[in-house]
Amino acid sequence: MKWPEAAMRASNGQVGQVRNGAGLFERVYALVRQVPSGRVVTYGQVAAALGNRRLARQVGWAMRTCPDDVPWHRVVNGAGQLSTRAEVGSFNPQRAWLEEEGVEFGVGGRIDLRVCGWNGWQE
DNA sequence: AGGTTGACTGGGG
DNA sequence: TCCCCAGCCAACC
Repeated sequence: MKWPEAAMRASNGQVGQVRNGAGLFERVYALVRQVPSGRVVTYGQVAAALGNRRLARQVGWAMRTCPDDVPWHRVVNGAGQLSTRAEVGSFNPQRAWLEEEGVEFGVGGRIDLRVCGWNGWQE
């Protein structure tokens, strides 16, 4: 959709107690860009890193329209499953991409977060 | 200004 | 473990 218009607009809003002078979208992208290949994080983790756990849904909304240099495929839901709607027919590019990076999928298409989950923002 | 929508979560059954 | 449901909150009618 309208990137970067939407991001710009979001930049003057405020999120809970988070003052996003840098722009909510930009903050999300900057965070996601730090996730290393072969590892994944959850929407909730990103939201927590932003300072407000309840922004998980908005993180997902932000992922919908992100720059090409953002590894959006490394963001999954708390159950370790892909919640993307990016799949084309029965083929899910997000899964294929992750498998290329070495991420394993168990039965039901679940990723073991204890193995592939990343946690570099925990201060 | 008010209602609807989610690429979400955590808790309860 | 799985399913359902009530919160959530910015974006978008």
